[in-house]
Amino acid sequence: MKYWLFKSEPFKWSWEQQKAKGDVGEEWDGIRNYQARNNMRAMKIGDRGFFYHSNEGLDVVGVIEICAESAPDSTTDDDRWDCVHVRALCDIPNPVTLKEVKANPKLADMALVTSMRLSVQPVTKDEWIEVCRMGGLNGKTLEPL
DNA sequence: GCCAACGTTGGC
DNA sequence: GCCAACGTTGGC
Repeated sequence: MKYWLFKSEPFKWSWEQQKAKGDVGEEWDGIRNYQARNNMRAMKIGDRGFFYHSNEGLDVVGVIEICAESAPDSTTDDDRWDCVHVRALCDIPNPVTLKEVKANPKLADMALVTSMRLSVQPVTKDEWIEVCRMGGLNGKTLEPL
């Protein structure tokens, strides 16, 4: 299982909206960046991701799961762009802010810090465990629920 | 709302 | 294939 982080501006697509979709999940559309797309192409069903609120909030608020592998993005006819589907798994009890991530030496190499503008990014297992710990999940999202 | 960082586009 | 212009992201 691999780990990822998805950024979304809450006024465009919020964690509340994602949760409202339930287990059906939703297409992660609108990505027009090759690196972000390549990350999505590498995802497998069951991979986990953090849901991060950018622009407003600036915090990791939830955990999602990949529920459909990369397929053409329905919002464009341009066949360069495809995307996965994700569904909400659980809230992060204590949302982890960007500030806290930056202040934690263990997370100094996180793409959230080093590749500020990348909207879909990989997370290492160690980073995943650390952010879960900070968020009050104690690693319980590591394995299939 | 500003602007730095950075990705993309297109002329040459 | 270089690079200037332009557009977008996202923290502040």
